[in-house]
Amino acid sequence: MITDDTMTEIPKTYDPQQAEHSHYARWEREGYFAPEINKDPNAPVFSIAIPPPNVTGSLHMGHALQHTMMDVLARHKRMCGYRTLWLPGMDHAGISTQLVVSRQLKKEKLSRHDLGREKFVERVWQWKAESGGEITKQMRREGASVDWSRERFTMDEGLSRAVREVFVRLYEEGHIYRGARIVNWCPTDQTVLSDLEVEKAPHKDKLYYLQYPLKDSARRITVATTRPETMLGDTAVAVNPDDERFRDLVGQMVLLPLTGRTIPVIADDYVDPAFGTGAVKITPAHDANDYEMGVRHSLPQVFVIDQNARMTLEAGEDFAGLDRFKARERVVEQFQELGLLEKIDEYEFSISRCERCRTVIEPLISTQWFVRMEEVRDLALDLKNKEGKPRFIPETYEKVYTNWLENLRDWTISRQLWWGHQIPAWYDEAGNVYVARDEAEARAKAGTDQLTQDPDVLDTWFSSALWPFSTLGWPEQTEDLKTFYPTSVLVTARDIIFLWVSRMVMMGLKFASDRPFDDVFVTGTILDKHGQRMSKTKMNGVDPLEVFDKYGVDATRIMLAAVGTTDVRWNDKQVESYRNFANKIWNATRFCLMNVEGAESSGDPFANNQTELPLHDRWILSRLHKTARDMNAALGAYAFHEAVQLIYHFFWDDFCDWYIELTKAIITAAEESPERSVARARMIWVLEQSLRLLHPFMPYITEELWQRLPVRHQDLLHPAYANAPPTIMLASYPQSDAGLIDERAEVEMQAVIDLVTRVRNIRSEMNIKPGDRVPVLIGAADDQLRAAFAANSDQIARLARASSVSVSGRLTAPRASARAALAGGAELAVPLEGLIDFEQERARLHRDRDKLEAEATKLEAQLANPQFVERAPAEKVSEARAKIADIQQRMAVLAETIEGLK
RNA sequence: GCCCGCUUGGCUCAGUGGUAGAGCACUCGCUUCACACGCGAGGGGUCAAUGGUUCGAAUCCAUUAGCGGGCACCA
Repeated sequence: MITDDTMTEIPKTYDPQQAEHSHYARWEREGYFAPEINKDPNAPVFSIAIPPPNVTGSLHMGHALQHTMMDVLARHKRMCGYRTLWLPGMDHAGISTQLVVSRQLKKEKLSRHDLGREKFVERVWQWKAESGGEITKQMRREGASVDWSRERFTMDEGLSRAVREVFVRLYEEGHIYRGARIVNWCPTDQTVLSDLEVEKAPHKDKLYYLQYPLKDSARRITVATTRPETMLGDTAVAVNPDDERFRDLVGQMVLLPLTGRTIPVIADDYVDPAFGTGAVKITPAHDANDYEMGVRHSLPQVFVIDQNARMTLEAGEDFAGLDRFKARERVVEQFQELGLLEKIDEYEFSISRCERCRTVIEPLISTQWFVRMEEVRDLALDLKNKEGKPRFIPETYEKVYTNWLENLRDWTISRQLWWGHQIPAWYDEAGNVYVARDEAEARAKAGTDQLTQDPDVLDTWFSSALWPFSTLGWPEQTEDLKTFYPTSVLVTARDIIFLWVSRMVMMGLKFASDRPFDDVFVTGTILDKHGQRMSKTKMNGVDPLEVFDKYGVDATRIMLAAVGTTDVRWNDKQVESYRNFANKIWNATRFCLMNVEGAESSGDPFANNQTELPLHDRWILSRLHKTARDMNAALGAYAFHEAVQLIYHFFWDDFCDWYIELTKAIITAAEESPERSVARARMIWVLEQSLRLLHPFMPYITEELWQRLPVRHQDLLHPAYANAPPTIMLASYPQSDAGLIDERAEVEMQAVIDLVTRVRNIRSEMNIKPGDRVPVLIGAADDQLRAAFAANSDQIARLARASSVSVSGRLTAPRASARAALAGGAELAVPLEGLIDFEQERARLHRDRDKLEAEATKLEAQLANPQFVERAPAEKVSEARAKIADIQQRMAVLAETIEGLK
């Protein structure tokens, strides 16, 4: 009974804020997110370690995207009865966070050195508390079903202990070493960087041709360089050994201008005779390649640039103290004055910049800590080659991953920062090094307490590499570690496959004795509307919180889930359409709740004798079970987009557009009756199942509505959660019952749907007023089809707005009718005395016939081809024959109809 | 330079060896007792180009073009 009261109770438009307000707090309070909620001792385990967001600020759309996918997986598995853990946490993000705080200090006209290490680190912890708080707030808003009781931070005591343990073991086994190597130095951040933290970008600049006079002749040898200032540190000129032009010069000495030094001409295969002048200046101290060559030829290293990117005293009095770019200008000037500048070309090459601050990297020789990767690399490669793990989705990343591993080089792990894990190495006064788990152990090893700890910290990715097991208590063999490691899947963006994914695999195999995860799901990227990556510097990012506010969390989530693995351009319209979907769900439920009286049922209202169920009930059951089957399969295969499409169309098209409309007449009957009650209960039952199917994607609205349904909530929980306070979160995820998939019901229902659609089409084309009712005549020779039409004639009348529906074996209709031929040889007529323009009607029928004929021609050609009949699968051939039979039947009906109109 | 991905209706994207799909946008009609964030009916694509494999290709292979990404020591 629809009363004004119920109408006003539920608003017409869904207000996401209202639903988002309270449920999360309750879920968290009741402990639904913790695996302990699962009381089944034999429950399978599902676990995910979150890629820990950096504590540098707030979450962006990429986080929202990843978190949505992880949450969909976690919620789905939880509803399937898995002991589910999604472990949250954050990353201290060494450089990035130190930069953020340094910038804050700068506004107060302070530097970190003004504060000193201890105070500065304290200040960063303060920032961590703020930023971390913001992030957890955002994740709660997202609806992320993470177990907050297990939240971790990479600089927690436990994780720090794991870091030291791994460092010490790697050192003791000889995988970690300290030494002077050429490294990437950022003069702004004052730290070394790994190759992966350096960004290479095309750069337009100049190529300078410098002439160096030979010592014992009047000849000059010309070298080309993009960095003239480094010539002050040259210690050789190299040519290719096979290069005829310079063969006689090899071994001779060159007078290095501006320095007064003499340097040799050497021969090395590395030199490409075809490039530049064929002669290369060699600066071992300031170029990675030259460094290698210097090692090969035992060349001296002359340091002319310091850690601030200024020229050193060794560069000579004219240059000492100059910035490297100023020095470049001056070197060029002086070469010009000396007549040794041959020419300057415009030139495009790639330049290395610090990923964080964009400063041009200065290659320097510096003493740092490194990890030899060979052993762990081989562990990872073996796992991939022998067991195919981890499996990448999409597959294309498999090759990227193995290729990178195969070409792996030593990992520079020390950083000249204050924020991070300080390297567990101590030096005595003589400079001897003691690597230990703590200072006490170091003292014991050194036999003295006069020790100084290495001031450097570890690369932030060192601790991230341990994340999947350090968060579970390693090196202790905790219950959590035994239960949840290896984790099930890693969901991540593609840009950290090397930085993070590969290193987790290597470290997991080495220290946790097993792979860290089975699957790696690599998400697509959200681009801006022009196809550009969203970035802070470009200011083109879309803030997830704003989208949440505007369209609701659920709409945003399901839109993001649908992204899957491909890059997509951001478009508000897409979220809007899912906002509309949320509203549709809201209103469908609203309708059910308006017609709830008598529907309070116990058990399955479809569970009578199934053969007695009306067609539309058998049909919706079949559709529901197919949808459940396909959704479970899609989610199991990480086919998020497919899962979203399935539930979207099931809910909107099948349930709302057809099922509710078909059952409406009974549902809204004024008189109470057993039929009305059971119909209501069935509608609510299908709705309830739909909400469960939707829940992983749209947790808030589904919980909000589910709680309002007149069902026995407790009974719907998965057995593993039988005694938990009811929530849709812990309800069983619908599983398909193959016995309820009813192909015949689907065929018959489709015939009814097609029939109704054709009548509506005729009404529309004939401009029949929506309020006008017209008679509908149906002819169907097929017994089953005829029975289906007859049994549903009331619904057909309602949906097609017919004044009457008559079904017979053979159609007899007035000449003045609009007609159509349907599948299965059925025909349809709408008598429209006075409204029919016979000419027009004939044209319409001819159009229909032409379409069929075109199709028939294709099929006939196919069947006329003996090779098709011989070679195509028998199934395809019989399919084609069945199709053509149907088309011919329909054409015959049409031909007769057209004949009748003459 | 090498490798990878993408190229499907106006837009954003699905899809698949057997007669092209969705959402948005568009056209027409609707205050039809859940929903105008809606309902009903429509229009619109030779699936980048060329060649090949196949009974059959938008779907597989090769080449080309455009776009995007990754890797690389060319001064």
